[in-house]
Amino acid sequence: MFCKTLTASDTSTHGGFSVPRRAAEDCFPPLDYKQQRPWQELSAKDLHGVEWKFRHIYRGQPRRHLLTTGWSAFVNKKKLVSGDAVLFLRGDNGDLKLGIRRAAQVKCGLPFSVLCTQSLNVGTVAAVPAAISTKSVFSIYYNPRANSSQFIIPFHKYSKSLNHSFSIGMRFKMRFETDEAAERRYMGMITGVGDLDPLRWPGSKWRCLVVRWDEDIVRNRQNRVSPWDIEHSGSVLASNHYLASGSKRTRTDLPSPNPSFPASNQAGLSDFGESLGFQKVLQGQEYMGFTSPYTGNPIQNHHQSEVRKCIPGWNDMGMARMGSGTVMQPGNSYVSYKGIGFGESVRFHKVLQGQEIFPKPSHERALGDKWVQDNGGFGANNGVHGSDVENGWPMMMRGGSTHVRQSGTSLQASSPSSVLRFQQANTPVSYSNSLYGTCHQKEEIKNSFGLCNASKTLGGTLTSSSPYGHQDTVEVFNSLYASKDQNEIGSLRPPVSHVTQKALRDSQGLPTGRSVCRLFGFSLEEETDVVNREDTITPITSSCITENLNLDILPSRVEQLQFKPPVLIETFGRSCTKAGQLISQSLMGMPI
Amino acid sequence: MFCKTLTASDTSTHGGFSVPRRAAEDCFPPLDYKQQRPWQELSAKDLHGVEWKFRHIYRGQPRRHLLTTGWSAFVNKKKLVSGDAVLFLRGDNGDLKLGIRRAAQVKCGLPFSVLCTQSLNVGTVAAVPAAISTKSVFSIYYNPRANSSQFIIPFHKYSKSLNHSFSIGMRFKMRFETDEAAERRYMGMITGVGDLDPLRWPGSKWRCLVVRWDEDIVRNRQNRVSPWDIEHSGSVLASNHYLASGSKRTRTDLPSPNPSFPASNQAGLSDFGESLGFQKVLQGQEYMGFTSPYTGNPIQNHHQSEVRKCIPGWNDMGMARMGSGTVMQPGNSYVSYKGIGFGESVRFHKVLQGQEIFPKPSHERALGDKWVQDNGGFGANNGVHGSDVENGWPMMMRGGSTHVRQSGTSLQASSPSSVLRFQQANTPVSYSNSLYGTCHQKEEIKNSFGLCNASKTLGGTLTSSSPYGHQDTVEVFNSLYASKDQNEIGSLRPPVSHVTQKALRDSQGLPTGRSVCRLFGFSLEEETDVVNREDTITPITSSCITENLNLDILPSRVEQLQFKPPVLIETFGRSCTKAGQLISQSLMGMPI
DNA sequence: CTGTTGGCGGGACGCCGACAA
DNA sequence: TTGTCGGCGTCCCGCCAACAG
Repeated sequence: MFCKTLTASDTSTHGGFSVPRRAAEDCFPPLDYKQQRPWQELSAKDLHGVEWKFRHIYRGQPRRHLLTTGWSAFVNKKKLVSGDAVLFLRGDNGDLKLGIRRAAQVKCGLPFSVLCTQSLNVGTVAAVPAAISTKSVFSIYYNPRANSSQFIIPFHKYSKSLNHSFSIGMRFKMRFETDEAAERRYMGMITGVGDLDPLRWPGSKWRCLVVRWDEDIVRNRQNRVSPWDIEHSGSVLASNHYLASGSKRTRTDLPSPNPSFPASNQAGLSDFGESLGFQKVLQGQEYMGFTSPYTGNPIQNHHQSEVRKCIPGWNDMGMARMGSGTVMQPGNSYVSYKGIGFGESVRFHKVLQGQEIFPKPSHERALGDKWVQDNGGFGANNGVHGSDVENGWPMMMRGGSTHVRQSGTSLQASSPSSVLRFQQANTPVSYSNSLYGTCHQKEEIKNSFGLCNASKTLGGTLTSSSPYGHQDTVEVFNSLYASKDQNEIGSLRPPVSHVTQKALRDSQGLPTGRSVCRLFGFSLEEETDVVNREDTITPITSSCITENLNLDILPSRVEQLQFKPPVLIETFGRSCTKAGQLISQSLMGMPI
Repeated sequence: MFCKTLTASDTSTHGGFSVPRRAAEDCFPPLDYKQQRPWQELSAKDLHGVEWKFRHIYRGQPRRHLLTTGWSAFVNKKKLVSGDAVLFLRGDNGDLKLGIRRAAQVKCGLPFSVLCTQSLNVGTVAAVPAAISTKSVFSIYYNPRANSSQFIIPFHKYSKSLNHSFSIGMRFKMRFETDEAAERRYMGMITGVGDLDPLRWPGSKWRCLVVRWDEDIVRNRQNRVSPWDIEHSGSVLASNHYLASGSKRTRTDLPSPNPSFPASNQAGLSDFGESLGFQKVLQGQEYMGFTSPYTGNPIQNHHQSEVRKCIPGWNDMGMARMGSGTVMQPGNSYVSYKGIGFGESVRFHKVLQGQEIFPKPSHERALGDKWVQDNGGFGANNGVHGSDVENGWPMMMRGGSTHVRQSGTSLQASSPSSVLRFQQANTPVSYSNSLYGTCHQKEEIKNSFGLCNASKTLGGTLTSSSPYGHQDTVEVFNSLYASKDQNEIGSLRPPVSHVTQKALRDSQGLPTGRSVCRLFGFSLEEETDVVNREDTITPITSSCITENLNLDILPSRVEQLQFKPPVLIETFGRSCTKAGQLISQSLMGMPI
């Protein structure tokens, strides 16, 4: 396999793709160099299974490998720009796979390398297992990013939105870019307020506002927006129904990223970024199907098994069961790291989404599953309800609509909520403004990361022991590449963890008993010569960050929590190694 | 103004647009014919306000008017094909407006003219006022169409979907076309079942299924589908949670339309099709904002006033107040017409949508408005609720989710429901398979069209007197052009009614007291020389089809109703006249 | 070894009048 | 009067080697 960051020439309309010599020789079928200008047709499939054909020619003076015909079509279709990267990967059976990775649109035009080369205080890493063992809080740095994910919301945007009420009839503005025009403000009116999916995420403010756009040109756009995405319109309608918030928001727009910056990946080959599993995670509310125990294809099965193995156990960890209304205070052992390296933790994003539905905790599962059997489905969400106050909507915001209290029922929710609490950073950094909080479901993500040990998991219930106790090293990668192209929603940086060959072998074929948190749930079975010997690699387990499955948090508490400036929560990563390539390759080789 | 159906040459990449001589002379600014090849730059705005520039040149031997530069860009952007039509319209102030109309994708490739030229039994028209006066049912033919609206669902599809249960985890297939591929089947899994918007349309099956697509390529597609859009997957998962329906549906796919057929509009100029107001209606569930009494622009204001004037009154019409559970039986005076002409009734579609929210009926408004004032909004939907059975969802289909009963509250809904009952046709026609029922909210639309008289409406409460009593003629147009281009969602055929100049004048400036149902709520004030004298035109009022605002229908009754094969409900129309042009022009001239 | 550049061939676009319906 | 066609100019895409870092 090889990965190359695209140059201006590679992406210009003027020519083709210059293939590094070694890459072509290693990865492409050999050419007949006796010919004057040897060439062949290459065919490679991307993660979607779409096949791309290229003319591979060896020519020029001096001779070099080029992809010509077919290349520009690929660039155009994928909307690649210089700084993006492509990865070619040849499977054992000789067929070629193809992936792309979008360039990071680094915040404020700061070169990514600048961020990465900041000093890493490795010593503080030790505080993480300490924090875990003492069930206290530790912090994770989250790399600043410009391309905001739909599911990661700048904290200041969110907290500002808390100060305003939104009512039907209210006019608003929102900035975005359409196919036809560059980014500008569009206006509209709020025509409804209510949960996007009250069944699965009751009380979520995520796209809770139903709107109508003034202009036809954006009518086919999503007609639901989130409160933090909009600004109040300056023109307040003369209406006695207007729920005035008093203050006219003047949105402080984030500085626009510098798109021309090629975020070259200094760290090596882990910059390959497409992962089906990962995107599933990121898609979160829109695409997640973890609600269901049914699976339709191998990938889903893997997901399912992964979730089942990893998640329920977390409930048995003491730190994950916080009492009703109890908010964990920051421990004295939290640490801050400055990240280097890339990648992103699948679990981390699961936490940040905060809205996905996991299987019911173990003590409720028997009943739940039986209910499902008896009733023909829908077990995953039965019993989801909340009081008027609980679900985070002030009464007046909900009208007489969705969240009617089910009277006479005790307060209990089987839909776990994840709340991450951002702590005040004691290590001020210059780019703290670029931090992102998260604002889903319960509008916060509250503390409580843990780590599930890939090799010490027992029978579907994880112990709370730290992987560090086994001399493993944990890597949590955190860089996210948002996709520029909706069709390329999968072009996201996968978590890159180093897994020994042994661990890989161990991770296979163990549906029960000693199970593992497999990376994305895929068995990492493809091993190549790239990985020479396992003892040359820092052994590490595939890591899962646990999430607090506290079911008893009162959502109403969200409004009561004092919002402090978010801490820079940062994971630390390693520079890319050969093992990183292994993971990437395994991901490429997975069944689609 | 002029309208021209595009020829193959007009839309080919080879050249420009040939402007009919008369059209250019009438509509475009004059050229300096003394020059060898006179030309000018034309600028026209479409309904979105987007400006299009064209080079207008007079050349060739013999001389002719052409649009060259800029034309192909327009064709490409609008995705026009031969058979589509463009309309140029010059306002009084001289500025040019521009509209397009998509060609009808006529069902089974049948030329539209064939459908249109079928004999029209004008005599049966008389039965309509008779039916109205006796408060009995009459029928409306609905023109067959291939491009199914999202909001008009083939009856057989809907009724089939009733025979199947849908549960979380169920696998399904669905046919559609993506940007990248022609129509084919995509597979997915149902991951949730619940109302799309429980606040405004509780119990609606419209897009009630939350799904996850197997393929990434369609992941960014709408993740909610309606039961009638999907087929069960052949591969039933081995799962004890599966709510087996037993039968494996084999969907009878509709014959594909013949896209090459240029549906030339024999009927003249009423084929202009873009109307903001109309599209608002058609957008229905997705874009309607009638919920709110607040308005943000003149158009919305017009809409609002129209609704307020027309709708509440209908509640006072005897036929509109059906008792709980009472279903009107077909009267003996229902009629069938075969339609000619084009256009579509705004009200008709409002009825078919069945899901929009109107202001509360008059007897509830005082309370409602006060509630709004006291509570800061959301008045339009307060009190919306229903029992578990009532809202149309079997208990098992809803899990413990949205529609929790508000215990101790009497059964009452301020969200009016519209139910249209299709009757058995006694006039079989060859293309009856192409009929469309409707499947929104209460899954039926039950009887009860009425007509509000544009000139005889009093004080916000319509009388039930028929306009025919005043020697007016009613036209209900019914042809719908679905848009091929999402950005052109507005490219829909507007209702075309003939309105006398007098009626137009009467319709203006009467906010209270003697009010009217204005066409779309727009005052049709633009009068041109095209309309010569009112007595040369068949006088007609702008017609509104009333809809049954029965508030007490038990939604559960939907399932109990026996479904009969739908009748061909057809409106009759007139071939296009100058008056039709007037309407079109008025629509073009309206503020955007 | 490979990124960039100029050369250049080919094809698509689109402006033109000829021609014919 | 106007729909279609062949002619042809222009532009851009993309294949090529030269050249330079």
